[in-house]
Amino acid sequence: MDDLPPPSAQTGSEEPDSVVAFDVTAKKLARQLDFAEFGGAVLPELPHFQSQSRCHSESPAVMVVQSPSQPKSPQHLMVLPVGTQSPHPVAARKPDFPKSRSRSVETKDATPKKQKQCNCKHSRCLKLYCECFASGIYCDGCNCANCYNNVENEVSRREAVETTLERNPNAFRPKIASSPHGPRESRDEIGEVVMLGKHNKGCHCKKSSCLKKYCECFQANILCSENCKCMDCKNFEGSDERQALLHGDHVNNMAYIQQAANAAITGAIGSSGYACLSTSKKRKGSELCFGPTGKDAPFNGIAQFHQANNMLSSGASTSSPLPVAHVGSPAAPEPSKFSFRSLLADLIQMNDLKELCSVLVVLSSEASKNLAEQRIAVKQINDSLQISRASTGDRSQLQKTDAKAADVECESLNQGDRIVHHNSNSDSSDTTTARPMSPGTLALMCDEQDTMFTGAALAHGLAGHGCNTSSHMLDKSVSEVYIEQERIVLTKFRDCLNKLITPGEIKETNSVEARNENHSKNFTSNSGYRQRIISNGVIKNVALSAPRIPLIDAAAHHTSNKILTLPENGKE
DNA sequence: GAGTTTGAAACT
DNA sequence: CAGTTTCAAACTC
Repeated sequence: MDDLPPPSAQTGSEEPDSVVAFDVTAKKLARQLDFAEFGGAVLPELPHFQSQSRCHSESPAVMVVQSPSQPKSPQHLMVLPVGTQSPHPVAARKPDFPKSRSRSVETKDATPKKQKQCNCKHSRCLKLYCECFASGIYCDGCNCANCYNNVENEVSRREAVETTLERNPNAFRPKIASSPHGPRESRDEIGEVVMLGKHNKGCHCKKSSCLKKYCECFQANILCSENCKCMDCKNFEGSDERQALLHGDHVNNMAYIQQAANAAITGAIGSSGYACLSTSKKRKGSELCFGPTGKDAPFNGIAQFHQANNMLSSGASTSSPLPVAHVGSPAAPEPSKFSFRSLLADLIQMNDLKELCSVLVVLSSEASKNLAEQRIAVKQINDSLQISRASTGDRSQLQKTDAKAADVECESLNQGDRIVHHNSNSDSSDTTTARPMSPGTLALMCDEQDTMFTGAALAHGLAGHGCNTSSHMLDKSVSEVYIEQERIVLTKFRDCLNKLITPGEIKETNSVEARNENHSKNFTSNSGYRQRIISNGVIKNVALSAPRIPLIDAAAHHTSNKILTLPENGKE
């Protein structure tokens, strides 16, 4: 390499040690720019950017990097020495940092050690290709050739800045959007991969599956978002490949990382079935790709889901990554802090489920009991029928008695305050054979199955006494009891679900309101549901005191005889 | 360390 | 805006 000494970069300029502080979470994101001050050029305001004095006589050549152990602090700063008065001569530095991989500001551990050292040859370090230029710092100790990114070429540099800004006013803004409250700084915690940022422009990767540092998102340690137009993206939450990488990163095993990445890209592990051309078009907003838009349609759906979550998280940039941040949950299979949590999570209590199950079981047993009563009634009728036959042999009487038996069955079925649509007269032709129970019914009645089938067998036995018509009606009766049993149980269950919907919707509404209002304190919404938002902007508990609607009492009230003592309202 | 791959930036 | 070229970092051997 022709290491042409840049015109002035390394010799120095007397002038400024441009000390630029920038978010370390962008790490060495290639063109992550924080140009608070750039040679006096007028630059866009950069909310996260904290510029510091550019004239330090002592030029300590320091980099102040906030420790990852302080993830909460609002600013995660790295103060880079820029300029030529560094006490560390270039010649002394270079051996320490081989040009290609020492660039720096290493990414994975979030503990940048070096200033960036570009290797530009053809851009004069005046284009965004140059990391130094893009980062708003002078080249210092770089391996660049024909460098103009220094004080001595300030005029040229300023022109380049203006040209760049003219082309793209946001060129020097940070590429990674994140919460203004500063969750960025925690993004790089080892083992706690907090990805709250979102690439403003998104990446356009095609071949790297966004699992290599070619990808700006991956390099910045954030998930790809709806802004990205990447293909075959595997940088989404829940991606097996990404998890493998994170794990490898966790143990700091580069070989493992690369192996995992390569395996991921080649589809050797994990979601091979995911491989898909997932462009941002498929990601926009909530436009999830469930259709066969490409060979990877299934993946898209999954990715979209994860990315939607991520989008919501970062989109609510300020305070409420959604839905809930699970920090280091040991049970969580993924190191990511984000996991889906139902809005109903706080509404449904274990006791409710138990009680609901109890109600359903009781309803089922009730129906079973009614069946037994019907059997008794039918048996009595059959007995009288046998007597009648023996004495008269009158066919018409037999028919009448059968009809009467059927009526008794109907009446029996209609007992209680049930919702019964007894259409035995109209659809009797359809029920000449016992209707098989649905799988749901079978599942619900697993405990009662023996009893009921025994009863059914008994009924058959009774019918076997020689009265085909009676047997037929009895079968029909049993079948209809099952139908009714199923209907009751499912109706109650439906009622319970309906009761869940209302508080769930209210809760969702409140959650959205909370995000929009971006409150950092507790508040009470119009509907009286309170949300607790922790100080760093993450909603920890949502709608804690949403008045719970008893899930099962209404269902239980449907039964003629209330069986259970139901829970009180508002139990939390 | 040389060569290749990759994707952003720049250009048309 | 899409396609192409340039560029330098990332990666492979």
